Amino acid sequence: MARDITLNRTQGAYEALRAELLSCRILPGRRLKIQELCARFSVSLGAVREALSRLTSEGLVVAEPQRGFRAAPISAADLQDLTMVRVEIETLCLRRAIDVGDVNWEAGLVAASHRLSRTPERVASDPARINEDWAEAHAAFHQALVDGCDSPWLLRLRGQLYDQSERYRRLSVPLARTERNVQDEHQGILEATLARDAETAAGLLAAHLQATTKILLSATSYDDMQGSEDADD
Amino acid sequence: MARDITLNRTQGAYEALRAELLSCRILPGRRLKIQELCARFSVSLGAVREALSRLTSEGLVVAEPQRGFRAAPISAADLQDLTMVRVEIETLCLRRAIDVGDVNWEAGLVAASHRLSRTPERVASDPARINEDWAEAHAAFHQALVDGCDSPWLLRLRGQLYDQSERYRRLSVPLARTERNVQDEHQGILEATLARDAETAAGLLAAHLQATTKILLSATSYDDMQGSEDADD
DNA sequence: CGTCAATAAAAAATATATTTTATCCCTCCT
DNA sequence: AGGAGGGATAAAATATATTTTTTATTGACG
Repeated sequence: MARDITLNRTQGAYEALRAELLSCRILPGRRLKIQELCARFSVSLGAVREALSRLTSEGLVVAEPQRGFRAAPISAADLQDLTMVRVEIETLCLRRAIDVGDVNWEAGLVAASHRLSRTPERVASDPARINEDWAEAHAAFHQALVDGCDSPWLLRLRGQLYDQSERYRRLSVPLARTERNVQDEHQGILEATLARDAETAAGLLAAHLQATTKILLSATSYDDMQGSEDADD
Repeated sequence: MARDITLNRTQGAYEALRAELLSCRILPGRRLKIQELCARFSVSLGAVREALSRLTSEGLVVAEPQRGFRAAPISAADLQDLTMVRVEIETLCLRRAIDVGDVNWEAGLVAASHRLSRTPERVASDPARINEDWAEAHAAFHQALVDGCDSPWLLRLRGQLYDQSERYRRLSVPLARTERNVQDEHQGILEATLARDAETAAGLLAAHLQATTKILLSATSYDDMQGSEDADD
């Protein structure tokens, strides 16, 4: 299994580009020159174009006809809107998971929670940057939380919104001094969920998402990176 | 304005293909041979591939690595799930529109309602098929209903879900004898909305969507078109 | 007579070449 | 001197050619 990471070039380019976008290694608003990307990933025009098209539909890239592509811009207003919708969708997923989730779901959840609690948020060598492993464990935990939900559509929408919010998190976390204990919040959500207390769990999850957004909003000004043409790596 | 319908070939191919998919002129589950599509729209491989990629992200097309693309399959289970999620999202949009919508929104809504009421659902010459103008007016009415909503993300999700449900409607409407008066249901939603009665409006909208789904489910068996390789036009 | 393998054909994936479009800069006219 | 128009350059959009992969068909062997 996992015989080959990249089944084909296009998929590889898509995933690589997507990862760079989500981790904000490519900054929001930045122009995406196709040939530059071809060189970076050593694939052909077609592959990059295809990847770009898919990412456009996902809202991670915006296309301007005859003008090329750019990384989707971000803004405080968008983050607020995004969070509001996320709260609605994520709590819907969670309530449903609590309603119909089985033991396998619970098992996966406690496993993801454990892994997250044992993964350091920042790595000692570079405290300014978020730890890539932590980001992954964090995503896995929130995914595990709703995995019991039996609605493919709900989960699909949740995924889209989570990915979008990931960009804001990556961009701002290095700046935001986290006084709160995120660990405790996750723990609280976990316990209420395992206790099948939908009201409490949904409330805690909503508060968790809103708290994160509030911190991100106060920590960062999104005006200075709106349409930056320059600022290469 | 509207100087040129197709700004570029790719966009043209995308829109044409999308329209065929939504109207079920291309049946769900059907394999999408790239060269066939190139010929039909008289564009190049790249353009079709790009269009296909975008549609994949939208959930209208599924991609099988090294095996090509096919129109996204449909099923009774998917329709039920889709409807459940739609009810949640559409009512959220509507409540918000009722909350913050201004006079322009109201004006657009009554205009769309009027247009819908004056457009025949089926055209006399071909009663078996749905009238294309009606489908458009119907989409416009439901869009106008939520246009007052100030959340771009909510509206975006709503759009995705509406398009998905459109496929089921198109496929089944020719079969389903509509005894109920859809007109009245639309009228009821309109009146409650203009009266800013969010509870009633949301309830009527939910009932409207669920009623439609119920009819579609009872009228059609989705088993016979799951993965049909054959059955050309 | 059935099954496995090999080969051929078809279609997808990829790369490259060509055309079109936009932007920037320079010149010319007001 | 400032603005408008035209030409050059760079990048995106499109078309075509090539390679790789998959599937179907045929033949041989068990």
